[in-house]
Order: sequence, then structure tokens, then C-alpha cells
Amino acid sequence: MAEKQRRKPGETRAKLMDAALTLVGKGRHFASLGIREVTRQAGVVPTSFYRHFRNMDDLGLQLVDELGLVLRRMMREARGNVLQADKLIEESVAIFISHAQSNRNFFMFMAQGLAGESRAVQEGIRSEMRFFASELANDLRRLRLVDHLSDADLDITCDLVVRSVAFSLTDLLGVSGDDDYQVEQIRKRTTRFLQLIFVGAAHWDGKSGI
Amino acid sequence: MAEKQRRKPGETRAKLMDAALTLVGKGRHFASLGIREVTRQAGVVPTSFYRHFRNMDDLGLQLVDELGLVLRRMMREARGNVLQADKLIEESVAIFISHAQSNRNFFMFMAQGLAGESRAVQEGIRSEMRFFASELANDLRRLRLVDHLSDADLDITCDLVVRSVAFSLTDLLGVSGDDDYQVEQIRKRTTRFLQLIFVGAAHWDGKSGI
DNA sequence: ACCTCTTGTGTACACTTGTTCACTAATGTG
DNA sequence: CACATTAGTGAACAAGTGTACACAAGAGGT
Repeated sequence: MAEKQRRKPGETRAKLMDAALTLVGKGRHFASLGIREVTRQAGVVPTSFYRHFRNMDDLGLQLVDELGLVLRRMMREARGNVLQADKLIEESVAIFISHAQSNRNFFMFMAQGLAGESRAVQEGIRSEMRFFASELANDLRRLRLVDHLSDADLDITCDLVVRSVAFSLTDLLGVSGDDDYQVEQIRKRTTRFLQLIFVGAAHWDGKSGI
Repeated sequence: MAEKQRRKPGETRAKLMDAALTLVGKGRHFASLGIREVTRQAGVVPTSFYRHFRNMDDLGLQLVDELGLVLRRMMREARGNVLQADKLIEESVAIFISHAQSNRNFFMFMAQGLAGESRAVQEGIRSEMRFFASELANDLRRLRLVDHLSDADLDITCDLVVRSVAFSLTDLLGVSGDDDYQVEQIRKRTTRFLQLIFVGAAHWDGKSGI
């Protein structure tokens, strides 16, 4: 019988969140996880769960918050590392892929959450994406790369960019992660997507299309 | 005690698939559905399930097949109804939204399956999307709208179009369905996305972007 | 040193789950 | 009509589930 082991404050909480992410990383869907399963994976007794979360949805919401931090870190790195404007897309995609690889479980949770079963989690992730898109819009404005676009059109453009990258996530998470060839294919394809979008934005006249 | 009621062949099978879709439509995630739950919703005894499916994954796979039919019907209608090339995007998006509304549960299942827990279902949906993109490419070629694009660039373009529309699905399924204003917003936004992409494709020179 | 709050533990209970089995009514085939 | 096959039923079982409760060990304040 295990002794009671008092650990650092918040450690069990972190272990539970980690456990959920680990299970998601192993291919399970967050919606199908149970409290007992998560506590088992965390090496903790089931009742401990309730000390930190009201239910699995609650845990999901707190994961979204942490996801926000991961995304912000990624954004900061992108801002710091993208020096020349002409390599902006390529470098940003590379940074994105690198972060997605090293936080695989988090991004897997994000991909799942977009069509997940908790409306709150869904809205949380969506909100993170909106924030991301608006920051991207700010940056592009600041770099004076989109002077001819109205605010509304810039908004559309950035939204589409973020969505395309998010969709690439599902490609990326579908391959084994150390399959360098496949990852490289996805990187190239995502880069092309964004280039296509920005070519469209550059020639956008505010009216119709084809 | 209910009598044994022999029904039309395949009726119970259909009822089970319908039941799963109904539950998905009610906001449940497919990955979290259980056999008993589905049979209960279908008004059938749990053991009947095994007469038609080996497990829930199997049911999911068969749902993907039916989803394929729905998508093909939609494509056929789009081909028949889009007369003028200049309204191509708007009409296609309208048809898509209309189908997504009247097959809400199916499309919800599709949105979930993209990051679902069964690899086979995931691959099935992905394959449907690839098929859709390639058919779109064929149509655009046939209409001679993309003569300046290489096959590879056309492929990228159509892929991006299909992805964008698929992502709009998650927007659409997030609103209540008879909230006409919101649906209209999504329709407009999706249309803009596609217009932006096609403007990009029209000015694509085979090299870089911004 | 005392008290209080927080956090982790073990036990318990009622309920649900997936799956097996034997049984039976309807159906199609000869 | 006889017969094999299919497709439905109900009972059963072991395993797993969420949650409630009472208890205890350490932390922090006074």
C-alpha cells in the first residue's frame, strides 16, 4: 500500500493534465477518456482527481489555457527569428512544425478539440486561433506588407492562414513524427498554401475573384 | 416484453448507423459512443449490434462509406447547378452549406473523424477529401479556368480549397443551424476564402509568394 | 503548540460496459 | 413442405465506471 506522499503544490494537478495529454498522444481521443483512466495513467488514486477538477470537461478547459501559453511561446519565437521578410512564410512554417513536433500531445489535443464534444473547449481553442490571427494581422501591418488591404480583408487573409496551418496539423499528427520525408512534404505543402494565399492577398482588389 | 419483430433486411443496420449519427448530432463525440448506448438509441437489444458490426470502429468505417455517397450527391448537384463561371464560387459554397445543413449529422461525423481516434476512419475521410479535390481539379481544367497552372499547382490549389471548406464546416456546425444570420456570415466568409485562393491561383507564377 | 485548510488515500456502492451463450421467429431455397 | 440461414431476443458475467465518504499526513498561520 502506497504511503501518502505530499508533493509540491500543484504537482498532482500537473500529473493529471500530463496524463490526459499522454493518452491523447497515444492516439486516444480526449472525449473518450475517463477519470479513472487518467488517474491510473498519472499514478494517482481516482479520488484525487476531484481535488483539482470538477470533471473531464474542466480538465479540458484548463488544458486549453496551457495550450494558449504554448502558442504564445511559439509566436514569440517566430517574431524573434523571422528576420528577412522574404523568408517570412518559410521560417514561420518551420517554426510551427518544430513546435508542433516538440509539443505533439498539446497540438493533438488542439486538433481534436476543434470538433470535440465540449462546447467550451471548442470555443476556447477557436478563441486562441482568433487571437493568433489578429496578432498575425498586427505583425503584417507593422511590417507594412499589406498596405493595400482593408482591415476586413486583412482579417480574412489572416484567418485563412491560421486555418490552413491548423489543418496541416492534422496532416502532421497523422505521420509518425520522425518520418522526416513525410514531415518535409507537409512543410513544403503548407508553405505553398500560405504563399498561394499571400499571392491572392497581394492581388486582392476588394471585389470578386475568379 | 417486446416481440421479436423481423423487419426489412438491413433495417436494423440502418437504424444503428442512424442512431450513432443522431448521437453525434446531439453533440456527442463519436469516439465516446459505446455499443450499448447506440443500440439503446436505436431501440434495439445490444446483441443485435454484433449481427452487423464487429465493433464501433467498424460502424465508423461504414459511416464513412455512406458519407462518400452524400458527398458525391453534393458534387453532382453542384455540377448540374453551376451554370455561369462567374458565380461558380458563390453557388458552390451555397450548395455546400445547404447540404451540410440537411445532412448535419453526417458532416458532424466527418468533422469529428478528421482528428478522430480510429486511424482507419481518419484515413477514409481524408481519402474522400482527396477525391473531392481531384474532381474539382478536373472540373476546373475542363472549364479551362486554370490553363496557366501546372498540375502540381492546381493540385495544391484544389487541396487548399477543399480544406478551407472543410474547416468552415466546424464553424457551421457550431451555430444552431436555423440561425440564419450566422449561417449567412459563414457563407460569406467561406466565399471570400475561396475567392482569395483563386485570386492567388490566377496570379500564381510557379515560384515564391510574398 | 494548537488549529485549520489543503491534498492524497482506501473503501464502498450502484450502475454501465463489452461480450458470450442459448433460444426462437421469420426468410429464402430446394 | 422441409430445411438451413439469418436476424432478432433475453439472461448472464466479469470488468470497469463515476462519485461519495471518512480518514490522515503535511503546510501555514496565530
